[in-house]
Order: sequence, then C-alpha cells, then structure tokens
Amino acid sequence: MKKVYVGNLSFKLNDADLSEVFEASGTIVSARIIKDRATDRSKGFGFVEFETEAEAKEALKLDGQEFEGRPLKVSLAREQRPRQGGGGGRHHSGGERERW
DNA sequence: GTTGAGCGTT
Repeated sequence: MKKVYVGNLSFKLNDADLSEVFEASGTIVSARIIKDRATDRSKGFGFVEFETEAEAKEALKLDGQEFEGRPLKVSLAREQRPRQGGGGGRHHSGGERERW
C-alpha cells in the first residue's frame, strides 16, 4: 500500500477535506482523519492511501503546503498498526523497518 | 466552546 502520513492538520478538517486536498496529487484509494475513538474529535492528523507510489510521492510534495492556516506535514506512513493481532503470519511486529 | 507533537480503526 502506498500510504502517506499527514499531520499538522486543522481540527476542522475531515476525511473529505483530506481527500479534496490530495486528490490533486493522484488517485486516492482511501483518505481518513484520525480521531479519538471515544470523543470522535480530530487528532489533527490523518492518512491517505494512493493507487501508486508515484502518486504518493506527489503527495509528499504537499509537505509544507499551507492549508486552513496551517502548513501540512506530509511523509511516508509507517507500517499500519495491527488491528487485533491474531490472524496468523506476522512478518515483523513493531515499528522496525525492513532492512535495506 | 478546550488543544498542537505526533504515525490509525473498523
């Protein structure tokens, strides 16, 4: 998955807004603002998934772009957090990155 | 009605 982390977002932004911002960078598979599961309030950051890596790189160029009065913070998303464990083949748990 | 460095939930 080509996913990018987007931070420094305004608390007013929604997944739709995030989509609006990054749809100009490429084909968005999924765009979501991370919110508090309890209060549903925006945490001020989100994730955007693209179809291709090239589009994700285009999204990285939006890093520093001002939006809603705040400069966007865009970077490669880390490995997706496991939902509940379980399931089976865990390749490499934790934030450890694949060795190059 | 709140806040501000950060890497997530069905």
